[in-house]
Amino acid sequence: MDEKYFPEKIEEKWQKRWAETGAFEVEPDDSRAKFYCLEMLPYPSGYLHMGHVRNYSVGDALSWFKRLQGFNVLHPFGWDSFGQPAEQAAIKRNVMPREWTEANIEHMRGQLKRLGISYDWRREIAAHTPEYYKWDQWFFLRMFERGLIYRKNSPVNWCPKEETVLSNEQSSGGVCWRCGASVLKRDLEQWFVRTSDYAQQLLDDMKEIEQGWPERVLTMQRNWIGRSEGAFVDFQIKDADERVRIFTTRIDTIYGATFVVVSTEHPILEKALLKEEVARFVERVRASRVGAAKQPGEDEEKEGVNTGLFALNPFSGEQVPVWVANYVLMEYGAGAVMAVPAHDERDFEFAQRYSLPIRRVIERVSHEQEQIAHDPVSVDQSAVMPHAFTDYGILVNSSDWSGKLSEDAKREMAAFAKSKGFGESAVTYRLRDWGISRQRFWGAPIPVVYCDKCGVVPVPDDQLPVRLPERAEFTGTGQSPLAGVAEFVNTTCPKCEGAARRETDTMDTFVDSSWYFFRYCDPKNESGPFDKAKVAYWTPVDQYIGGVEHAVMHLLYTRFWTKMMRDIGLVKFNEPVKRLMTQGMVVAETFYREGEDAGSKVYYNPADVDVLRDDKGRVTSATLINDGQPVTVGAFEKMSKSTNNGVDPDEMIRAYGADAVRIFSLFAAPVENDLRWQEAGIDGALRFLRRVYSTVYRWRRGFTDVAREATAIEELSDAARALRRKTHQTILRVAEDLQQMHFNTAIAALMELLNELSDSGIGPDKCSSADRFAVREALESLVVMIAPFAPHAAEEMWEGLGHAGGLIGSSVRFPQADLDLAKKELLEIPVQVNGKLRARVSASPDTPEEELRAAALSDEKVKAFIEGREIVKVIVVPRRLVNIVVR
RNA sequence: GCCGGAGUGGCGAAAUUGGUAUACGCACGAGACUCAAAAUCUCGCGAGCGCAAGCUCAUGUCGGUUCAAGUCCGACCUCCGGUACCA
Repeated sequence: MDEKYFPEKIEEKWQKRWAETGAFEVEPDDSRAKFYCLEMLPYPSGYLHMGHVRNYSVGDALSWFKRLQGFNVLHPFGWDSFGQPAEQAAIKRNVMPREWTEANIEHMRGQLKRLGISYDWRREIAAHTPEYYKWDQWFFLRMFERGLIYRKNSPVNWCPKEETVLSNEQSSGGVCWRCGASVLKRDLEQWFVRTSDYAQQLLDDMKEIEQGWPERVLTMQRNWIGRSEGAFVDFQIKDADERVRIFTTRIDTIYGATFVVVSTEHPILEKALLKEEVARFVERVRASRVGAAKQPGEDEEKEGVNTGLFALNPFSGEQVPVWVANYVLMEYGAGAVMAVPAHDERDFEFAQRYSLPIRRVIERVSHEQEQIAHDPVSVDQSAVMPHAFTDYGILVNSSDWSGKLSEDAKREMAAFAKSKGFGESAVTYRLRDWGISRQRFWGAPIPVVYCDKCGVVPVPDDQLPVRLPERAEFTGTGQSPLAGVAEFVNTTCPKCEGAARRETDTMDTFVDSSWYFFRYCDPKNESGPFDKAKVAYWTPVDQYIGGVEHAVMHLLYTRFWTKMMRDIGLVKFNEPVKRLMTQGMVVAETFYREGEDAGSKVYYNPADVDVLRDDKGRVTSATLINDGQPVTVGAFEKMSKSTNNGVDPDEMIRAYGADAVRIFSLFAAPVENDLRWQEAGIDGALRFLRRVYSTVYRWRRGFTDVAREATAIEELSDAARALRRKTHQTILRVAEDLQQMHFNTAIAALMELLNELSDSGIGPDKCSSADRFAVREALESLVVMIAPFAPHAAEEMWEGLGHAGGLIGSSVRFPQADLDLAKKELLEIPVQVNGKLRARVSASPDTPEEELRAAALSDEKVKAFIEGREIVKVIVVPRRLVNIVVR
């Protein structure tokens, strides 16, 4: 142990040692409890950013803690290495996606190793390797066999100029991101997974994870699945042998249906298309739907035209007009609705616009339903409604159903419809099937062959993987690069051995990330996606950590995938992740000047700016170091290139060491909050580490002759006794905080313990052997407890204290608190008079209530406040406070 | 609009779940060491009044419950995240 703290030296030394000893390499062991700690796998963009650093620091802190508690901890790492950016790089720089991706991985792996995260690197996986995507294909085939995968026509964004498919992102605003051409919709045959089959299970099983997942994530998923209970009702079309089926959640309002609205894609329109106005409208809506034209917040105006058709309300026998409108979606419900303007906001808006009748059929129910003033069966229709009344209530103007409550009417009317054969109650979901086809090169090829004789033929298992070709032409225009590789496309039919073509679409990358953490359990398996026994030992994941931006898609897909795997017999549980932690963004200050063009801004990196403050430390202004001229201080924003406020983790590690970077990223804010990156803050983290280090250094040879067992309390000085108490209190707090992942307060507690030791006045030179014991206990506990946050420094200090063998793989355990020692000997009990703090009295924790009360009442300061007043009540909360109520 | 979450010193944040509001850190101020600076160390640091002891006011706003409210209830304001015509 050197006298000074040299992080780069220490970190290199321990990273090397951990690698040599395989410190973090684990295997299933039935004799030990396991803990599976998982961080979301990153896309290998080329550089690690601070969000990654934070994510892995969090996971590593927990992994270390669990190891020190004796768990067999699986902490693996891998790469989500398929995806668009590699293809963009190929187009721009003429480098093959694989080379680009693997170079990025190489670089980022180096960065990660310098951070010293405790991964079992033998288990590293990458989605783009045939060893991995072979099993994506295998899963595809299993789902295909079970009918869980099907093909259907589905629209994609199409750039007519470049003749290529665009993602929603690439066609935002309805124009191609590269060439600016107007984006078209084009129907393609695509592959879908029947996630909707699992909608109800995805909803129901949430109760298994309610305890461990953030409420907001579950809420978002619930809304995304969007279950609604209602009914289908068939409306007969007048003068035709056809019916229009509508879906409604409010069948109780059916007597208020004054028209029917169908989607622009509804088949019934074939009857009406002869009408020129209808055809024109449909065409116009279709054109406006192209691309991801709609931005959040901008609602399309509700528009429609009368089709000239009439529909018969099966309840009332009434004949109502059929309209076609842009606000009815073909893919939800039945693609048609009955419009009840009096009781639905959208229908109301539409009816107002086109002067369609509004008929009220629900009245508000007062709590004393009997006391409704007017006769509920007939309501004055001339009363103008300012907006729709959408609450439940009591039915009026509804023939025999009038007077019923909405809740009852819904049930009974649906049953009635069913008995008469014109409807039935139904549950629908917003959740749609998962489209997994991508017209891209850099993804897992879909293992299907098209044969003129045999049709769609799945590739047999023994021919997997269907390998991506090494080379292709990347022009960014024309057909997908994969479709241009003849030796890939042209193949033989597995069934008839005749000439056939391969599917050239690849799979959505969410497929890769849906099951990767199962593969970690058995990453090299060549005969299956994994060994069931190994997965049974390690999974489900005990703690998953990642960004909240994956709250819905990834986390829903992976939940679905697990249920699918359960159904094909690979796992025995419903939910893959027991506890989920969603971390906040890493943000930094922005500095800018107005640019040449009006409204444009030129951003400056925080490293190039000097910040000026007033006496109180408030920021007053900032100047650019280069020219000394002022710059505007902007908001804290997510680190990004566009705001030039990014901080390079490598530079930080070089300047402060990985341990300080990690401590800061855990200390500065709770994990769920956004983290404000401030260089001054990381100074503080380094300062703390230096203080711990130098304290350990000073004491390192001071414990050779000290007994390992506890010494008698009486022999301790007051300061040492206080230190022991603080030590045990800290152990309790830190263990609790680590369990809850409250790392910021855990680190604060460690800082307090160090402060207690340095303030105690106990030094290595003049110190009784009893006191020496107390210091050893404090320091050794501190060093072990700091390991989850600053593992390199902890190892070095542990060794410095004379322990061989290191903290990992040895019998070193997280310290155990002695509850008796953690108890305070003397408490300062606050005394309030009428709820206001007036004095404090000292008392031991087990002072009886009566005594506390007496002590409080006889306190001089208290006396001054209660003198001459009547004592109404004295509240004594043992160990807490005394409150005297006077009049 | 709807659904979630949050508002506490100059700043990041604590507060054992109703019991001493502001732990810990950052920033800032004063001092020690130094030729000097850095580093380090010591002290101070919510606001107001006061020589002081101390008093009063402070957890987004207003009201309520309670001996006692940052914490519970009601209404509102602001900010952040998600989402979008789901019938």
